[in-house]
Amino acid sequence: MAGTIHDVAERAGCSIATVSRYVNGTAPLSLETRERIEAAIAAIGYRPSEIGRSLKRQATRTLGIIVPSLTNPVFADSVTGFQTVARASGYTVLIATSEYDPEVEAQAVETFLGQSVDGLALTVCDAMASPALAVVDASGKPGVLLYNQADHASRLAVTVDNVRAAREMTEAVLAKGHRRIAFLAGRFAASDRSRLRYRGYALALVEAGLKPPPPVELDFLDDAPDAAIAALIAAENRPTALFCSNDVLALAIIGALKRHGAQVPHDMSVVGFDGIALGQMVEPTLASVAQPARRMGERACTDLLALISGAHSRPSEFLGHEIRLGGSLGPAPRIPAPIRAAGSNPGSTTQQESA
Amino acid sequence: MAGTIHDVAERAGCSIATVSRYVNGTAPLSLETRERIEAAIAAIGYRPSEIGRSLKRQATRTLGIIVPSLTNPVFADSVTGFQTVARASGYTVLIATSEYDPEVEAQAVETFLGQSVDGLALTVCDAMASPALAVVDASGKPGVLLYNQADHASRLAVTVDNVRAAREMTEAVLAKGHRRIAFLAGRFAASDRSRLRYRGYALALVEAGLKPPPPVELDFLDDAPDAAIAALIAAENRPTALFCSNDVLALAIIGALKRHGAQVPHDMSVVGFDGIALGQMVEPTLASVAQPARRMGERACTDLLALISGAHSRPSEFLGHEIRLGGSLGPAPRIPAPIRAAGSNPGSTTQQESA
DNA sequence: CTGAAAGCGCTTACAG
DNA sequence: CTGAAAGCGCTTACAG
Repeated sequence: MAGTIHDVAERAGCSIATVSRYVNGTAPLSLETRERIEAAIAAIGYRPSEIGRSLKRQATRTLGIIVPSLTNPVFADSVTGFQTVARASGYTVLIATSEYDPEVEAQAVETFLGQSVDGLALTVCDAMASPALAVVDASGKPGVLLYNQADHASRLAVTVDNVRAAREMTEAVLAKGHRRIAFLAGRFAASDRSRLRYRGYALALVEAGLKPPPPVELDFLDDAPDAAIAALIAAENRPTALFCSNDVLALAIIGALKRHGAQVPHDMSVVGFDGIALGQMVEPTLASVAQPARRMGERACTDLLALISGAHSRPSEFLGHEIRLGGSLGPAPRIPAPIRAAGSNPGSTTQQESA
Repeated sequence: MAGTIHDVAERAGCSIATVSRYVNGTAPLSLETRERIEAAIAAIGYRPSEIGRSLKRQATRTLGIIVPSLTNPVFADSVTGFQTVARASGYTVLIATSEYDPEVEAQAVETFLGQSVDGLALTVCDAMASPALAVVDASGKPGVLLYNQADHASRLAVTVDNVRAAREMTEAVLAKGHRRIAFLAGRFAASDRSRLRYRGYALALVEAGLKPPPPVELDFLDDAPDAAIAALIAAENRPTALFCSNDVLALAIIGALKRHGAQVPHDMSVVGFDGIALGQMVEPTLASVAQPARRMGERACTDLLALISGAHSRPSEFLGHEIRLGGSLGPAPRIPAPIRAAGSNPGSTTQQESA
């Protein structure tokens, strides 16, 4: 179908250069030629080939973005924001997910570079030791970090201050009277954000004269949350509050707690990080450190586009976060009440048959 | 950096044809040339340009996928599945979201066609009247539908049987003794799936000798769920069960119900459609019609790839769904208990300050 | 085993 | 206002 610029030129009785000028509005044309070209284009159903254009222009108007997963709304939202800005600027975006694997990240960068993207945005596992980032740097293509904090001064990074945010949230939890606060993380090793958040959490505890326990790592597979919760509840000096390194984890943990007969926040408080929309839909609402995910994606794209246009890379500033208190964070129980075993909780009807 | 095939050839002291053959392993080469080319490639950091390749080959090894939004996990998951298969087959994928706007859908198709994708997968608002689909067809490029049911016999569509699935779920609700069941939909007009599901719901009601009320449409903006819930609860003959056209809506509705002091499923049952993972994390777990989202994306890609390789388009069959009962669906209350006004619900601590 | 040459679809000086 | 020609980075007959 389609047809090329040659077909249009032939049909319109002019040169391909003239057709090109018509399509791009790059030079004044006589009314007559204009009309003939217009008719030819309509008849043929001509659509300029971006790949022909790209080859000549040495620019593809294409951007690549790599995130750990699309399943976590915090990344899906940022991708959406990124895409919105890209589209508005006439750019197409290539998306890849790494599933939290640094090798896959690097591979995705290779692929994107092969496709000659004009720039890349990436959320990597660990910005300080990222093969993907090394490939980007070696290529000389503009790149911005999203959610990761910069690995060096001249790197553009769109992120909140994870340490500070986690510290503030921990202070909010402490302010509710909690003294035994555990930190739970999924894939701790695979996320520099988790580690930074743990640091902020630990700082707040130390400042309050408490000794921060090591993070509880969850595998995020199968019934990991349930197993972890069972252990936590059984513990002698069980925590009264849980700081989860992200909201999806927090939601899973709350579900597990309820299944084990613990009431949130009465028996145990839970706070998360990210501020995903679903956290506001559930009851109790999820206390969380809200990041402006969508706006972060938009910002990453704006910054990347600026870089592509040759802007100088100013040192990046942290974006603002918001400590969002919610129903899942309650006052610390004076004396931890015994938690009735799972099943004996009258409020929860757990019918899980399937037809 | 990069450098082109010419740079490699020059450095290796051979022709670009030989370099090409080396890179593609497309002809036997003498050990010596092989080594020289290898060294040259390493020295230069050469990476073949897909755009040069594509132009010559008249194929880009690129696929486009268009979904309404990445924010709904059901779409994010299908995109992930699609991507997995594409990647494994050496294809790169372009993603666009339509935000449920048919014009945007068509625009996205135009863009992808301009990028010369080898095929497209799309979830459109309404397959029966889709400008996007018309553009795909006119282009002659292979295309498959995802979540939409086929608009005609020879269209490849990866979807469950929405009517049947919704009917079965409604029967399950009826089996719990419910007689007043309302159907809630977000963007009813913008989703043929919602309409098909409503049809299945209506069929089941009629079969049970009940008169199906018209669907309740929600705008999905601001506090639409809360307003709708307030109206539903206030209604004289208020429903005892709500069939929500998708899980995200169902979760939002459950949250709204709780805020209004209604207990799920004690006062009102809620069922959804999609079977998103989060529905299983919350308590009570969400009763839903589970679709294999990720596998559907994988299947769409497999089918599309087959089409691209010239396979004949066999008539598509429905994928299997699963009626997943869950805590949110309980027996119908004998006598609807009065629902206490919001705030008087002792169990829910709703502290929504923000720092 | 290797090379010269054509051509994929475009844009853009250079001329006129 | 318009055209002929070069060239963007590749692959692939055609020769040898």
